Amino acid sequence: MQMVPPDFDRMFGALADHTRRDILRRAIDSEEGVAELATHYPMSFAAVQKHIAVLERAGLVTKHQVGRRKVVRSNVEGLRVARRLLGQYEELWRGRIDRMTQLVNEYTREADQ
Amino acid sequence: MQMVPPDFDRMFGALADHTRRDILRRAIDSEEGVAELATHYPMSFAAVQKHIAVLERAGLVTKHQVGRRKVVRSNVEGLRVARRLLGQYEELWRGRIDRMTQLVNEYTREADQ
DNA sequence: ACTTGATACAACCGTATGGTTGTATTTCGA
DNA sequence: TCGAAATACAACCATACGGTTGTATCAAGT
Repeated sequence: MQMVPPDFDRMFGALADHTRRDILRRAIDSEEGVAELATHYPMSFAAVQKHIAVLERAGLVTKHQVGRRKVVRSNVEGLRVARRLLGQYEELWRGRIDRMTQLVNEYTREADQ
Repeated sequence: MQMVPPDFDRMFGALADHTRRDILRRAIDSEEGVAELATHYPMSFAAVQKHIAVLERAGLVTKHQVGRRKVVRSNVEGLRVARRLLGQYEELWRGRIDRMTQLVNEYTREADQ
């Protein structure tokens, strides 16, 4: 299994569409084929097919042959990678707050003396 | 302060660009004006301006007049909202795993009797 | 008041994106 | 083996996106 580096442009790009997020949600808690998924949306089969392809390229879902159809499964690891990046940004923020707090503390201690 | 419902299309769309993620990162741990930010990227001032506008519409940064320029500040709450959604998807996944595990348990218990 | 620095915004251009329809290709069931 | 179901893919269209240049606004400093 080849571990490609996460492509955040594709990941967030894939998540930036309501239909695709809904497909992802469905893929998370059930196993439907492309045609079944397509029935849920007011657009052509081919359009849904393309959305699934986008999610697949982003590493958020995979397709598996089951009988005569292909079942779409979510790839949680992809979600984790994306969430982790956002977490890092928030961590960066915390770090900055800490630095500021420390500066203020040093300053007030100096003023105390 | 008016609390608008989060627009995930815009949020993830804003995050789906390397330059914008970098601007966000910079906005998180320093305070730079639009012009200063623009110096870091191999593109025109106007292009960077547009990227910042996208981040702003997505609720990920805000602009504040400071002296004669406008400083770009990150809005961590926006990041949190986005990360939380991803967390909910992962939670959904855990829920499904739990249901499957329980099914298996009930099945094997039945077989035990 | 005038100049200058910093930002905003409009118009334009090429390419990507989200949708469509139509035509293969594959695989199961009779 | 043949028909039909499920999927894939190409061609096309309208609109959005990321970039450009040019012009306008707006606040500071002299």
